[in-house]
Formats: sequence, structure tokens, C-alpha cells
Amino acid sequence: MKRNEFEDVCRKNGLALTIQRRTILDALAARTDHPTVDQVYEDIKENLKGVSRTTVYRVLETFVSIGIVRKISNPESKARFDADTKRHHHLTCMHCGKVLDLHDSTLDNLAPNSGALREFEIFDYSITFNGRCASCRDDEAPKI
Amino acid sequence: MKRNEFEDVCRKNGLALTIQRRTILDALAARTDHPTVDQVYEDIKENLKGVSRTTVYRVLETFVSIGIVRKISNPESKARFDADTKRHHHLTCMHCGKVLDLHDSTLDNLAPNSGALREFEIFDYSITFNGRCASCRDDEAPKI
DNA sequence: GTTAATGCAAAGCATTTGCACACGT
DNA sequence: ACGTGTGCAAATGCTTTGCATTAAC
Repeated sequence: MKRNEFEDVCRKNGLALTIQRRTILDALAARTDHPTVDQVYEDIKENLKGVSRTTVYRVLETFVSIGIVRKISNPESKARFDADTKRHHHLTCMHCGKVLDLHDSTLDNLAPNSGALREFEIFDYSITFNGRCASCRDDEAPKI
Repeated sequence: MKRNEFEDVCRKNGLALTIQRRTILDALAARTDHPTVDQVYEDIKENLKGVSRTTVYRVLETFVSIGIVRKISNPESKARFDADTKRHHHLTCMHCGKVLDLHDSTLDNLAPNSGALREFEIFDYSITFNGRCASCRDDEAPKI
């Protein structure tokens, strides 16, 4: 993301342009391996003496909330377990966190054909659909 | 899972048949909403007075390791962030936890056609491929 | 000048671990 | 009897929060 682009996004969302936000976004964009908070912190602490881990947490969550960063693999920092080991997929409600099963045989034979895969041995896969469940949609609908 | 089936699986894996394991598996199988450790604990504590939360943690991990239960949405209890908000998918190494990006346009227009979806409004989706990355495969290969 | 952002330290949860006792084999 | 499994309590690790200071607008 270019400097101007970032400034526009911040202004549009009423966010101050701080050196911390700029540095954290740059550090995150510089790697494609989905770093943890600590990895981002390690990457920036040399260039930005005195920065706090707390700030990295807060800034990343801010970026997620305005949609310029995605948080993966930890929707609510709790593990969930499933006794169904057959291949199936998940519908995750972004509003209430509920996870529903989706059995759909048309989704059960995906075969990625990217070259990046040659080196990666795939055992299984699962699709997570993100959206809004029926009851959350009802809750948010305007009451008349 | 039937009682006999469970007994076979335990014997095959050298696990003792305890009332805790039996009860926890039954409780997990009785719901399809991917409960957390605490939800399982709440479900069983009435029927199994004195059971410990620790046991629920341990038993569930045991089940995952013998393959009769899946753990979803918390591979290593750390959040990971991604500056790429375009649709793409992930290759997760089950061995070292590394997450790689996969851009593959043939996977970008999935449309589930299950009836369960009628009530669920989908905004986006992401596929997680689980497997073994090149460097972990090399590490595990027998050295000659 | 006002309001929002940061840094620090402490608190909060989910999860793990050490150890003694109890249970399954 | 033997070894594994469980319960308890303490420890650990990631993340969040309260509050005073600092910086952006």
C-alpha cells in the first residue's frame, strides 16, 4: 500500500497518521507469511525504538476493523472441537462467532493447480465461509 | 460413535477406557456446533461430578492425536495477520505451523448449493489446505 | 487546545504442567 | 501390582485494559 493510499484510508476513517501505524503496516506488507503480533513487533522494534507490544496489538486490530488487514486462524482465541472427521466445511458467523457445518459434495473434490503447490503435500482441506447467520440478520434488521 | 467402536479405537491406540473419555466423546458427538473446551465441560459436569477442566483439555487433545476428533480454528493459539485482503487461500503446514498464501483463480468462484445456506448470508470464504511443507518433508525424510 | 494514540504495568483468560492419588489393565 | 489417567493448583503465554503521557489534528 502506497503512502498516499494509506493516508487516504486513515483520513476516511478518522484515524491519526502515526509513525507506529505507518511502520506496522509496512512491516506486515513486507512479508507474506502471516506473522504473529510478536513477529511484527520483532520486525519493527529496531527501527522504532520504544514501541510497545500493546501498540502492535491495538494497531493491528484497528487495521482489521477498517478492513485493510485480515486476521486469520484465531477468530476468538478459543479452540473448538468437532467429532465429525468426515470432510465438511464451515459457515462462520462474523457477528456472533457461531460455527455451522456444511456438508456439500460439490465442494469435496477441489484440486488447486497452482505451481506453488508442487512442493506442498496436501492431506486435506476445509473451506470457511464467512458471513452472517439467520438470527444475527434478524437481530440487525430494522424493527417496525 | 458406538460403544464398541470406541473401545476398539482405544485398545488399538493403547488407551485406557475411562468414564471421562467415554463421557467427553459422547458430549462432543451430541452437538454439531463445534463446542469449546468450556462448553464440553459444562455439558458433562452434571453427569460426571468432580471432573476437571484439565481432563477435558487433555482428553480432547488425545482424541485429536488419534484422529477421532478435529480441532478447528486455533492451530497454535496465536493470532496471525495478513496485509493481503484480496481473496486467496492458505496452505497450513501441520508440522511446523507455517502458513503460506495460495492465489489460484480456479478456486475463487465457489458457490455452495446446500439448502442449509438459504438462511446464511455469505460475504467471503477462504480455503485452508492442511499438509506438509517442503522443508518439513525434507526434515522427516530418512537420511542415507 | 482538543481529542485520539501510545507506553507501561497490571489484569484477564485460555491453556499447560508438575505432582500426588485413583483407576483401568 | 503396574502404569496410565485424573484432579488440583500453580504456572505459562497470549491478549486486553486502565491510566498517565505524548503526539496528531
